[in-house]
Amino acid sequence: MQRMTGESSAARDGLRERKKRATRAALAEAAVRLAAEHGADNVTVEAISAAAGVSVRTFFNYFDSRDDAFVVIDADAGARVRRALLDAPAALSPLEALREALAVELAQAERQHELWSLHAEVLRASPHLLVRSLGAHMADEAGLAEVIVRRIGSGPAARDRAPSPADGDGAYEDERRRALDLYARLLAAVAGTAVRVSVEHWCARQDEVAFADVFREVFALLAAGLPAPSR
Amino acid sequence: MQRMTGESSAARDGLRERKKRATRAALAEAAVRLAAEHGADNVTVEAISAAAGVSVRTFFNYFDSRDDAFVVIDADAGARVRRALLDAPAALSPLEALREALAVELAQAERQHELWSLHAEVLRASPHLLVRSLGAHMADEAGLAEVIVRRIGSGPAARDRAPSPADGDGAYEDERRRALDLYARLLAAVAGTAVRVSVEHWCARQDEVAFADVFREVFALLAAGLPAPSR
DNA sequence: AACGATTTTGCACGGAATGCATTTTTGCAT
DNA sequence: ATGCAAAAATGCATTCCGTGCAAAATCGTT
Repeated sequence: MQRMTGESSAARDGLRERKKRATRAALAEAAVRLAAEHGADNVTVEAISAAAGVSVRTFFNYFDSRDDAFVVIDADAGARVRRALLDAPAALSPLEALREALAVELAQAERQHELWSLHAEVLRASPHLLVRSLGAHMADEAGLAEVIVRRIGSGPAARDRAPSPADGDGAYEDERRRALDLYARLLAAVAGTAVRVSVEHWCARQDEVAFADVFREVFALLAAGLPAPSR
Repeated sequence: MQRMTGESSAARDGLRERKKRATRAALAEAAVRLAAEHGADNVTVEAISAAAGVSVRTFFNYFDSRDDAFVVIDADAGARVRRALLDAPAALSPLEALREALAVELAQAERQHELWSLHAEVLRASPHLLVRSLGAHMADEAGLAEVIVRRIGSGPAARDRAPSPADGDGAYEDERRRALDLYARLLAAVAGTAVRVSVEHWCARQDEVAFADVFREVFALLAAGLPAPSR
């Protein structure tokens, strides 16, 4: 029942999925371009839909709100980060693994320099969209946290403890899982915040410093426990 | 031209300011109560305004959007945190000072237990509002970051360096200020994230643990540099 | 009491967002 | 290739959000 073509990923998901992705991308790109030109507030859903060649109603089949079109550039970036996190070397700490995964993704985003800078420009022009952007990343937080739990949970120390189903003290086990859940949530959320702050700072002082440097500086501060800057 | 009454804060700002605060609080409270009862999506601005006894148009004089009424419980909590941060003992690190300031504010919020839990309930029921809530805190971020800069900038080491206006190397000075700006932004943003994650985790596992404990656990993780949980 | 400043309100209007029925497109099996 | 079922796109109607503007009400001051 499988098509026997050798095409790897282009035709894996049928024409249907591809067209959906294309339409979504077209809508997002049209939204960003129009916003960069006329200001985000002066761009109607009708204009975006027209530029993308679909009806207004179809726009709302792809995005829950008008602002989401400005925010979600790459719909499956989150999935790639989760994958990278799972595939990361076990030697890396969770924070390091997440840093590397995000660095790769951000570098790739920066490579499409035109859309990336247009997007940054739009977000800087209208801060309420930056809020939304953060919200979009937050949707990933739950999935990201779960992946973090899995990465740590299936770690190297699974053999340290007897796998007894009825453990001596189940309360300890519960407490450990609770702490792990909190840690994962926090790490996922802080990582998203780190990305946002990096972008904001880099936008504010553009040309003054490379984005990648800001990004690594931020993660260094986090790994050091946010110590007061030296004098 | 100053009223000479000794009343401290009740009548300092005339009846006008007081009524504004009262109206704002009434709108916010009505919004939360209605949302807790009927679900946030089924609460119209008209209903909120009617419950608060003002016109619909007046609602929009106080809030930029309908969702903001669910989100901004206490309008000047940010100002209090900033004040507390400036008044904190110099011995505390920025992270510690911020932790204490937030802890005080959150404890006070938790004291009005009814509204606090209603609010938590509403946020849990409709995640898109939680996004907004985060956004509301983000508005404080800029002001908070500035206060952090001021706190550190006017720190104990101002005498370590010659106050020469034409310093030997202005580039170092610029770099130091840039790093300080990044640090302050990051700290402000991470603190907001920490509060949010604490609330989320506490909502998810209610009755299982006290909020204050979660809050301090989160800040301990941050201060430790987000180390991988022990096994 | 009267005046200036601020706030509230009503009205009108454009746009956002959703539900529903209809039409078109796609995937698959025959 | 052809028909069929699932999925997507579309048009339409409707409700609600959010804003600008001008008139009315309220407050502080003299």
